[in-house]
Amino acid sequence: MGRPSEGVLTRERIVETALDLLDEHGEAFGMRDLARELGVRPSALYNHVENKEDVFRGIRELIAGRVSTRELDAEPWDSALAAWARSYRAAFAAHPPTIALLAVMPFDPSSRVFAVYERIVSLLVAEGWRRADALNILVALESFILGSALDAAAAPDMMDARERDDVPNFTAAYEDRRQREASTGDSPADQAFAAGLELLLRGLRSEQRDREGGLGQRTQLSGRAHQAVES
Amino acid sequence: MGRPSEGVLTRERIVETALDLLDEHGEAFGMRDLARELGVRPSALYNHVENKEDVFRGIRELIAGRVSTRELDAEPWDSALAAWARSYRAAFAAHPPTIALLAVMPFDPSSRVFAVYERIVSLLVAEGWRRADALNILVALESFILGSALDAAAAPDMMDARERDDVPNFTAAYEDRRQREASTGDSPADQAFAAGLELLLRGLRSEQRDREGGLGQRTQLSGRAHQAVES
DNA sequence: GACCAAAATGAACAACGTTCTTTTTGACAC
DNA sequence: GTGTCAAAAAGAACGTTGTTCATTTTGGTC
Repeated sequence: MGRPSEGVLTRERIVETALDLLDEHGEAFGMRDLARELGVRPSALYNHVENKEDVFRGIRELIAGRVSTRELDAEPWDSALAAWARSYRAAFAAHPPTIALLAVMPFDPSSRVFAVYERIVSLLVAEGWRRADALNILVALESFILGSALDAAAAPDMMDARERDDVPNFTAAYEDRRQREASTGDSPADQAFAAGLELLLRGLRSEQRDREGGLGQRTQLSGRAHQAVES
Repeated sequence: MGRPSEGVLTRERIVETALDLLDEHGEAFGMRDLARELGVRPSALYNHVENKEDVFRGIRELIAGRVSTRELDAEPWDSALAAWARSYRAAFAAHPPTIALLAVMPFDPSSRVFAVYERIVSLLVAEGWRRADALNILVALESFILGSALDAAAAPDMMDARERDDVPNFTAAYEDRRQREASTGDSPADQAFAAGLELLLRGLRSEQRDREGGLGQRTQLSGRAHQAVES
């Protein structure tokens, strides 16, 4: 058939369609499905896209771009971090099948995520952390976020142990959590994420207090709880 | 050729060989490779294994079984949790390609992991947490651990932004971290995991203190914290 | 208007997971 | 021993997948 009157395909359109397919159909997509959805033969895709992996790269960039970043300028710093983390997780958890693939792919140096990294490292350094520690904290936060997104993508009954009678406390806790879900509407994965995020932020505040607390003072500034820490 | 004089294949041997292949060759294995490694034709595998997914299930169970669990009985509770978390991550991070796949698969109800879950939930409940919270904390810990294992499996230069000059703090932090690696021997992924784990445990201790602090007292009874349950 | 690159097609390839049939063997009943 | 049946291997084949290659048609440019 040859080249069409007007360009039908673009890398952008391919990537967006791939993400749509991923969302609707739930499972992994094939290049043939992708081509059919675009009204085109499979081989045509390779004029705009290097690989299937390249398509995934595009998808990751697309999703990463949806992580809202302006909350990072909010005050105070800990709730800014919390808002960013929630947005981050939501962006990935909205597309379950991708998480596992996206999490292990190296970033393109041109990626916008680096601007976010810069912002977070600066934020933590401004709050008193050393640069290397700030970066490690950032990575730890990301690990938790991606792990939580994986958890949200997993089968909901993954931890169901109803058939077993040798784990009573676990079974009871499982049931308690189900009840909490019924009353609050938060899925188990949501609850676990909220719990972990709170722990991490609490840990950060505690570290910061310890640093300040070297003076032995116990001030209460701007609604923040301070407390001396025992070893 | 027909049935051999003595049984050559077992599910166990298949799974172990698959894990070996995964470790050596690094990438995903094929059923044909697996068969060749066992000195057998591909179709023979299906007499002992249902699926390729079934092979992965077996692998996961194999790895999960290597998470050492006896540290959980150590004292005090927080370092017991830390030891378990480190062992957990090490077991998964030793087989990078599997993590993403294993993390999203539902567990077999007969899995031994439930015994560990039971132990951890009991531990946290004994330390004063409500059951549902204990389970959420457990899941949060696991999310962080798996996320960290993913990070450890990722390309080491995934966050390299050398080519960019618009993220100075990040680049400096990246360099600081590399220097720390050179002096301590801890890889960036190790550092981040240690940092996050410390934050989580610090958060837990802080929560526990807050709970006790409600009474204004600060007793330390046999290493265990007691508390009345709030609604 | 000639030329070249871009962009689509159609056919084909290799690899993969899997299934089906066939063949040989071992274990057990009589 | 002989017969019967299931287990376990081989071998061939199927459908699908990602990808490549030659071919054809179009758009833009000197």
